[in-house]
Amino acid sequence: MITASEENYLKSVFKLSEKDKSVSTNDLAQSLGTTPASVSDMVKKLSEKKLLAHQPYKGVKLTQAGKKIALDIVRKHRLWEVFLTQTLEMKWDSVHEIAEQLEHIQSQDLIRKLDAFLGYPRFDPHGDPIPDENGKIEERKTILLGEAKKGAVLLLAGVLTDNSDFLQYLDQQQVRIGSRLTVLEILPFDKSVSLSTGKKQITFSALVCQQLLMMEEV
Amino acid sequence: MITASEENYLKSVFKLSEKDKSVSTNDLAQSLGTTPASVSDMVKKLSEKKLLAHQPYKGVKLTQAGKKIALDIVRKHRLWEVFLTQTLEMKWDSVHEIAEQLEHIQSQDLIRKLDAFLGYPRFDPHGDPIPDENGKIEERKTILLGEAKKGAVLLLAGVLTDNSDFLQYLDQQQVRIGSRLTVLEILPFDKSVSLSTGKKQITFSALVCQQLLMMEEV
DNA sequence: AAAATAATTTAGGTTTGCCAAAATTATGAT
DNA sequence: ATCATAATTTTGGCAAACCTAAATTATTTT
Ligand SMILES: [Mn+2]
Ligand SMILES: [Mn+2]
Ligand SMILES: [Mn+2]
Ligand SMILES: [Mn+2]
Repeated sequence: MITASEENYLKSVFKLSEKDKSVSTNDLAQSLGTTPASVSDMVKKLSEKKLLAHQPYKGVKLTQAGKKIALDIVRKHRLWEVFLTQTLEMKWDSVHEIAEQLEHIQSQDLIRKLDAFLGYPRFDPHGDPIPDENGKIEERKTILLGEAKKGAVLLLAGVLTDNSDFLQYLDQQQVRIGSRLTVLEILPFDKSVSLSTGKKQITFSALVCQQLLMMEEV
Repeated sequence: MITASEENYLKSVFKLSEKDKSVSTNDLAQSLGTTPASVSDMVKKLSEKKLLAHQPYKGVKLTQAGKKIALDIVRKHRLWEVFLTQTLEMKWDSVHEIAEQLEHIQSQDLIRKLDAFLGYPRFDPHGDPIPDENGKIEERKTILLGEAKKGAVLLLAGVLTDNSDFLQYLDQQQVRIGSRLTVLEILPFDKSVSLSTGKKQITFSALVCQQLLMMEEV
């Protein structure tokens, strides 16, 4: 038996994992909104369960078993987000919080049927890929808008944060997943970028550009 | 803040409440699959929160505030059951367990949108009425099949248990909510009832008949 | 009206997940 | 190499929700 809290820890380790590096106690505490002491407690438990590999004072990595569970939670989270936006027509800035609850509902059958009902979507409303039942994730070649060159024509493939204010702002600018953006100018002073959406012209700060994943037109 | 466990206690009190009678500690323990000692603990807490009115050694009743919460949980449970059967096409014998989890998801907006998406259903897949947002429940005149007279022609309006085996059995007999049943014979020996479904003839034991809510054709 | 039985509450204890403060280990600066 | 700082772990403790066993109160039987 695995608890909702344990699932959240595994999911956070997964999200903070880069390449083969281990995840630090402090980063985990930050990501989970808890304290380093609590993380040490839970890390001990999850290591005993062989879901995390822990090197004291050096951080943790997911084991195979731990990664499997993490991917399953991510899958459920993203499928529910698709359901909330597509089926119930909720806004993309309000679904994350609810999906944080729904991702812990336990029923294989339910998720399989939900997946089928939604038509086996491969990306969630924020452009994040949805792992399949075996934990396989579709890879795409993407760059940050902040790395694009002048004149580039790119599609918005994803956003790197679920922050509600940020998503509402994009909505307001009529920028959403799939939007075609043309880089008109990159200001040397602050690296802010002026763009054409086809309909109008907008400027994004460098900070915003670091959150936008872009891809080539297919 | 109210926990899932507290919600379950309030729901159980609601379900066990008859007329103006109070609900006993033992009955609650039975219904919740826990011990009388645990019930006493929780009853104390919920009384302090003014959600239950407790007379020591005499049982509990819901306060107005407690009833409001209980009805809200029941509403969510039944709406999710409709979603699972109608939208995801799950069987009516498998949705109860999952709805027990989904009923604790916290989001007014979600439930309102789910209700709208489902077309404001008034009954769940087992024929139980769905309270509206104000906790109002639609009343119907129903009788148990066990109380019907020979020759009566009645529609199945609901079932009194979510027991999976029982529901599967009804499915097998092609008896579901809305089925028209004609009482052919009531055996004096064991009060079992033979019926016509229109297509075929079946016999239900007295125990089964005590679980079937019937109503007059509209 | 006692005594026996049943229902309920209380006492004492466990597990899970959390925290603040103290102790330990690692890392960066001198 | 030593010292200072930062990161991590350990210690001791708390609250929620549960349990068993013991004590208390209510109800039924004699
Ligand atoms: Mn999300
Ligand atoms: Mn997402
Ligand atoms: Mn149910
Ligand atoms: Mn039901």
